[in-house]
Amino acid sequence: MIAQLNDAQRQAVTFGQGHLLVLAGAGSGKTRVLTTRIAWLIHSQGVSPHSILAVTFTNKAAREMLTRIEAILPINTRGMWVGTFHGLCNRLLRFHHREAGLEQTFQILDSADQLSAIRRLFKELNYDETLFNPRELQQFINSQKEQGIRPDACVARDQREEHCVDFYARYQEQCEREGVVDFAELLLRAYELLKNNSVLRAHYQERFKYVLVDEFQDTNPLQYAWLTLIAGTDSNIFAVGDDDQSIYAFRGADISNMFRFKQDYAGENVIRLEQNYRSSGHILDAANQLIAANEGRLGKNLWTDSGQGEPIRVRIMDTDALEAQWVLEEVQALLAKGTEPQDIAVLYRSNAQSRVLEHRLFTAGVPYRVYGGLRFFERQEIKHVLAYLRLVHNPNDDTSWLRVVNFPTRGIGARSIEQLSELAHNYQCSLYRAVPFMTGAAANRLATFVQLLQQMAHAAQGMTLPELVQFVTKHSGLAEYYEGQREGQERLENLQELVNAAAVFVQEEGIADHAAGQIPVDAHASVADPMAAMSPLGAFLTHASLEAGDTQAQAGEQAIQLMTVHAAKGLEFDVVFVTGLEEGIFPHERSLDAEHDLEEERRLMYVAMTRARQRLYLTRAHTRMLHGQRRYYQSSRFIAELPEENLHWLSPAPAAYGGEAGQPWGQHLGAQMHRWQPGNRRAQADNYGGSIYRNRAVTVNGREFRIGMGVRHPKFGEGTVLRVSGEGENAQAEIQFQAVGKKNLALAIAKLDIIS
DNA sequence: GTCGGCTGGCTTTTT
DNA sequence: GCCAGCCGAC
Repeated sequence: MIAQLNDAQRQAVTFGQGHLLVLAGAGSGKTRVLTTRIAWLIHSQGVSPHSILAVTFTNKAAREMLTRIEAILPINTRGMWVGTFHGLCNRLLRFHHREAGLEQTFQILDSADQLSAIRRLFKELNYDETLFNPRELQQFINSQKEQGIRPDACVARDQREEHCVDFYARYQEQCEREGVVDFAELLLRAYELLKNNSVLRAHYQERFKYVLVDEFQDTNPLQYAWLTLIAGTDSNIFAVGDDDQSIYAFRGADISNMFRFKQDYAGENVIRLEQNYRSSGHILDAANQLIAANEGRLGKNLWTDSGQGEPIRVRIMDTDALEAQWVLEEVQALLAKGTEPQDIAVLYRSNAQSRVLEHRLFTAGVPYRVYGGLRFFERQEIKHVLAYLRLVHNPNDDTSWLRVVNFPTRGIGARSIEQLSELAHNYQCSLYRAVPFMTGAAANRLATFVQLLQQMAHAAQGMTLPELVQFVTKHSGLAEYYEGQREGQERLENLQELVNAAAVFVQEEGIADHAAGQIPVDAHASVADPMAAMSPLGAFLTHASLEAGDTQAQAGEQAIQLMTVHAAKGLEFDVVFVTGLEEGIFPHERSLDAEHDLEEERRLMYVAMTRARQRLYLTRAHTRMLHGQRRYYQSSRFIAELPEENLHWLSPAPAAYGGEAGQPWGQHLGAQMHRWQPGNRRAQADNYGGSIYRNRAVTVNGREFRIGMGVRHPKFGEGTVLRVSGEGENAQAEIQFQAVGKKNLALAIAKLDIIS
């Protein structure tokens, strides 16, 4: 089992008692170490699967872990708790719903559900739309919850935040009233459950002697607290992560958890997995050099014994369209030489960049697949059916009620809903329960809708889950509605797919025979699995909320892979193109102002580069269409940060760094400027003077120097302003010169010409 | 209640 | 350039 591991891997796998931090570099066999350790604990140390808790971030990672453990050890993994933070918290809360103050049937709101719940409350409370918007409030609420802060513990720094806190409190009341739980709430509730209930806490701390965490760098403060709580004082925490691949700070992930864990738990117990089994030497050397520019890393250097391989190919084109064209040609050449399309990935910083690429690939007839976008359970038609199913499960679910009460239309308009809401408000009840208080014509229509729901609920008692889904699809009128739509065919297919998904679900859960709406009779005997104590329908709805469906390729699909760098994390390809390497695109313009944001962008670049096994391409364009405007961009600093010896310049006349000095882009710029005037000049002025580089300029002798500006020095040649500081006589700038690298210059003295 | 036109806004998104 | 959300017209 451990014979094929390298020394560091073996050390990690066979680490004894205590806490351990494993710094697992990209491609260093992280998953293998995790799964082998679990197998080793059970097989060689006689540890019971029962005392193992393994946490991941994605369902996919959790599944993969289980599959791989089962491949090593022919044991039943049932007793183990392996899952996502959210999945495991859900399990805890279903088990102990009473202690957690929840109905056992509580529903989970995904992000979209949460937003619509917030919108609804927002309208009801008549919030000032010029001061707040629902999205901001959603962010506020989630970020509070991710820090473990309840409304009463919030500290508002100003009046505006006071309103946010107030809204948070009202939102929470609404959730309680409706028996729904959002993603962050799953974690916070589970955390509070353990924190406030010493008996339960003792039970789980006693049980889980081995706690293993994957992608530790992505944990948020609440997850950290949850882990420490469930581990208690006697358990062994095995945390695997890579601070250099932390790219989810914007979602609350806190990289400092790694430092904290080292301080609080691991101490000197840190193992680095630095041998890389994925990429060639040139790629790793360049990636190492790049990431070294970040400060406060835990420190790590990837190496390989499989040779230098090919240098990184760098190509600069005039426009984004030509960049796409060139990628296409390169892809075609690779395909002609026998590379499989699915082994080629084209990466970009933001989704908007995919359009041009898609256009070229599509026109040329090269099969491609774009990742991202809506997933199966997030599709409109699917959410509609799920809303009916949720109402069958719990008719007091107002979010679902509002979603489908008039879809397909059945003459229940905004006026009627308003009336109903008012009644519900007055009687402090759900919309469903408010129906009998209605009068007039709308009352009849609403009563008919209630009858429909009751008919469905009745059906649920006598049908299996797939049958029920089919029944609801038909009797809700959704099937007929989409049949009548011009673009409805695909949606109809998805509805059928939902029936299939239900069938697969009951198969896998071993509940095929139960009626969808009934709680199994032997439910209470089932201590191992709280989900088994739910009706098949309830379990399916939970499944639909926690697992939005795969965005990953089906195996065997023959297509070029297009995705954002974020989406590429954890994947690898023989050939990788990283496109759009421009200052303002990658690094993104919104990240230029703060050093910690820039460092995250650099980590993102690091992730992008380390996806490549054999060949890595970096491309950039001088100008790009963005937000409907043609804009001019400087080269990404990340290209400049790579060692020249690992690069192979494919653009005309490469020179020292930029590859552009020989055929200066100064001339290019002139040409482009000429071609796109005046719109282009205006766009540029907006770029540098406007929102992007705000507060990033100094004025010296009446001339303004801004970050991102192109300048020319009589001796050093052309360069780009990276940083500015000081005032007047003391003003300084750090400038990246193409020929001689970075220089700090006093702006009052240096003879600089501004060229762009 | 539905459709069409207008305006504004715009990174990334495991659960 | 594209999409979502809103508003006004039918």
